[in-house]
Amino acid sequence: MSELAGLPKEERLYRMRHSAAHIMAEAVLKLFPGAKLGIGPPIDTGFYYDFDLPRPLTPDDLPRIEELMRERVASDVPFIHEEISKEEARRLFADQTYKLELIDEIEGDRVSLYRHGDFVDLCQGPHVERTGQVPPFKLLSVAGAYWRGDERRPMLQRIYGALFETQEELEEYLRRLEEAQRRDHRRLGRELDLFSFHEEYGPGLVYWHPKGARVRAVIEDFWRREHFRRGYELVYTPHIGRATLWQISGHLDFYAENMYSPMDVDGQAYYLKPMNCPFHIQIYKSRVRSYRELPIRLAELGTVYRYERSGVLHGLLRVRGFTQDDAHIFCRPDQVQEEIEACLDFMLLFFEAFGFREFRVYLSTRDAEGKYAGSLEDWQMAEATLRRAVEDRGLAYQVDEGGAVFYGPKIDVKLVDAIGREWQCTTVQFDFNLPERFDMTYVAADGSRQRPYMVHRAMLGSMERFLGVLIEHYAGAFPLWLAPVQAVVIPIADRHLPYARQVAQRLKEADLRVEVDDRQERMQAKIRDAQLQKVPYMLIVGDREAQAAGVAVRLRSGEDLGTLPLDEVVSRLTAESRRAP
RNA sequence: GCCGAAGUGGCGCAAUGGGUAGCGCAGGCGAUUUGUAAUCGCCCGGUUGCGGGUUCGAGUCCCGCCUUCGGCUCCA
Repeated sequence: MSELAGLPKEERLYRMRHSAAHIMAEAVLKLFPGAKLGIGPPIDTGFYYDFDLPRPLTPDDLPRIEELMRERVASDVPFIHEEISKEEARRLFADQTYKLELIDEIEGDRVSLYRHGDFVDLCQGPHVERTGQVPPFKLLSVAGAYWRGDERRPMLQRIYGALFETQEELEEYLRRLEEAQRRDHRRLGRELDLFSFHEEYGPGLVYWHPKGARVRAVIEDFWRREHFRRGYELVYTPHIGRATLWQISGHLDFYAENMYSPMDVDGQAYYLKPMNCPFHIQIYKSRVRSYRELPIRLAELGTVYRYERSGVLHGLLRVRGFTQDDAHIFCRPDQVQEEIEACLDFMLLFFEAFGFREFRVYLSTRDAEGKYAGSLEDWQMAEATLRRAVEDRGLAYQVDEGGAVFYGPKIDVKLVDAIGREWQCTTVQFDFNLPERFDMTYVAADGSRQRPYMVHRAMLGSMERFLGVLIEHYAGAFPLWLAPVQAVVIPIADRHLPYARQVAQRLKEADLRVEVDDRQERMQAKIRDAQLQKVPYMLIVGDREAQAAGVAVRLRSGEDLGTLPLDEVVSRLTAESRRAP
């Protein structure tokens, strides 16, 4: 009985993946004797290792590397742990420049090594006991990665591998990758006619088609209604503003690289807005504010433009022009806890409404090294406030030490997509900077001028990103309340067309989104197309239905409900399209 | 921005070692009037991302640029 079997699964996988990384490094060294090694850690689904190689790897190299790895696993040699002095280590890794750099950073004067066969790596471990304990794996891809994640350092070649304890789990994972491709919102966006990009006229700029716009409008209507219910006021602000505004806000100092070049208006420089905050502040400052009217919550579906580096654009999930579901809350210190908590509850309502179960909460705290606005007491208070709000809701969270922006700490919430990637959507941020910069005040009970607290928050993040994640989440099969076309009426022959239109009219009058498929096609073809369009309800009408004042109801799932009276169909769809509480 | 790969009609793909750019779907027209995932026929549609170069001849080779994809860094 090996020690390995007694460990928790997570720990076993950690060791297996880490060991596979070593075995891969050995194989690569065999194929490229001069290769320089970076680092090779385990990750959630397997492992990777970074290499500095004399030539770019091609996908054809992976099977050869895999082959060598399998031989090593079959040979079942032991992993041996050693500790040597740094001096010796420097000699051992004399031609491994990256390892030398790592050795220099290790504290103390001894370093840990792991050896298997003739291969030895600088490594803290732990590993499996023998190479034969490495379970099924598969090398997936080659990609570039900066040494130490620093874009000023050399670009290494990273090989990713998947590794699971059993062949079944590995295959399940590979299936999931395929499934993710099937759900890719870029593909579904085209197939379902939701949106498009026109790269020749500007990458990263979204064109919303009628169907995509319908889904978006449904979400926006829902969003507005819920905001009004929670004491937010809706505002609209300009898309451009004079340079002086961005100077005061600090954007020209801290955010210029994400802003587009200014345009000239009557000899003045105007910038396209990358954020809405300075505008909302102007609304706050448009008159003297009393402590009695706080909190003031100003919300806007605000369209912003940011320069994103070309390599980062990704469908709807990362674009250059997008609409944030933004709001700024200006409040007194004694109100801020309640406001933050309300934001979290609000967020949970949205996640519930859209069926998101999986998300991760991050609390980003002050970067003690860097510059920051506000006093240490302010920060401690703000961080405590955020922490308490998250904990009170029983949300599991991770602390991102030093992850805060210079103006304040924040809570970020990331939705997890179909292949486990995380997308930041919700954000709730304290701001100690802008109220100061814009000299915002309110008149307190004692007549003194006080500085309000400011909270930035977005619930969905941006309409673009949220829709992208949502499309993948539902694989394009939106629930009835969101579906761009909720029902399609399918006449069997031309003579049923008038009745089909009557049916559609009835549904329209009930505010349902319905279309009649009046093409000269066979019913089967119409059903197929409706299926591919993921329309929730197919209402088929022929002689029998016209006679009975009913419709034959087919669901997207393929289920046939038989012929139902039209009234019943209308009430059924109306009830179902009312969003779940 | 960086590393790698790729770019052929709206979409998905073909085009042996450079030798006249094809197919399916979609679209148009016509026939068919059909009972739960594709009716048949005909037709239209591309200066092969853009700009240079090599060659008698370039979708195929070379250079530059643009864009996309997979990552890295960054982010709503």
